[in-house]
Amino acid sequence: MSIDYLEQAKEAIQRAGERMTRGRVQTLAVLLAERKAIKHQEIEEHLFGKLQLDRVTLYRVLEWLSKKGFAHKVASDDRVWRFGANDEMHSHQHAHFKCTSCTKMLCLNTIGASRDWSLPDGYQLQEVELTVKGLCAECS
Amino acid sequence: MSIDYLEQAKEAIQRAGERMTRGRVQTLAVLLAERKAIKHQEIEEHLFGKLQLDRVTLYRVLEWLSKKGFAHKVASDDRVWRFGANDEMHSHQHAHFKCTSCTKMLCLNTIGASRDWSLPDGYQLQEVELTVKGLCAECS
DNA sequence: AAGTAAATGCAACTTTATTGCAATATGCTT
DNA sequence: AAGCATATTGCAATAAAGTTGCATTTACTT
Repeated sequence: MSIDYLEQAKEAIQRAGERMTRGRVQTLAVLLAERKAIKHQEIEEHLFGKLQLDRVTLYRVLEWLSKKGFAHKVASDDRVWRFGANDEMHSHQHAHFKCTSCTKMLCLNTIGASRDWSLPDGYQLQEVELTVKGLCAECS
Repeated sequence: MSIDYLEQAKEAIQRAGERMTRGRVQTLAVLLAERKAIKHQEIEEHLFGKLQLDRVTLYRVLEWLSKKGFAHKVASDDRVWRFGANDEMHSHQHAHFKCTSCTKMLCLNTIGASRDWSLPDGYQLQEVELTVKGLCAECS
């Protein structure tokens, strides 16, 4: 992982005026370095060697990162949370691609403009979560 | 629950030439009676009194129902599976509404025609899963 | 440098779902 | 209607992912 991501992570947290800890910076850097949403276990592996971070702490860091908008949580078919760094495009229109063969996930930033989802009367739309499933280039 | 759903469930399973058991029929009937995708726990409650079905068996029945196409599984934010009966409209374009307040889910059958999701080169689309989040009529 | 509130580590726990295996029920054949 | 082969069920144990409580440590403020 390039040093750039660490810098980028530090800057983002600092700019937001939030408390900066090793765990948060390193974790966010890992997410920034990935182009896809990855799960707790994978993050843990990426972190391994760089710093020893408790499992529970990592859960809490990830929770915090999503609450603060630095990252986002994706629910998936295997009932495992995945997390991805938020860039500018990636705020409220989540679109993800999930490979049904290798389970790799990546963020699609090309989701089209919002549209009329024709909800029943009295229903209010807050957010649209969209997962496109299929085979990635390696698996197809 | 009206008797119609039981009949409907029986017919569906029989027509498919699949083995018919109390558990499958009653479970499918519960799903048919609901207009929304519900979780294991809720199904168990609906079933309670009608027949005693082991927790594990219910898991297996639900798995079976989705494998055979009588129902479908939805992964959700709370890492709990939800299941909904499949009607004709509900085959490969899953759209669900999830209330962020009461967590109720319902199936939206009004999802528009498929469109160009502009996947990266070499990627193959298989299925689109779309969850619209917001507030339901009762909660808004 | 000291103080304070927030973050961390550790252990125990919860919840949801899965596996193995013996017992039972289903649909088929006769 | 009885018997048979096989699929399904129930029970107990186990797995996996995530959460909670609490004492300890760390980051930021002054």
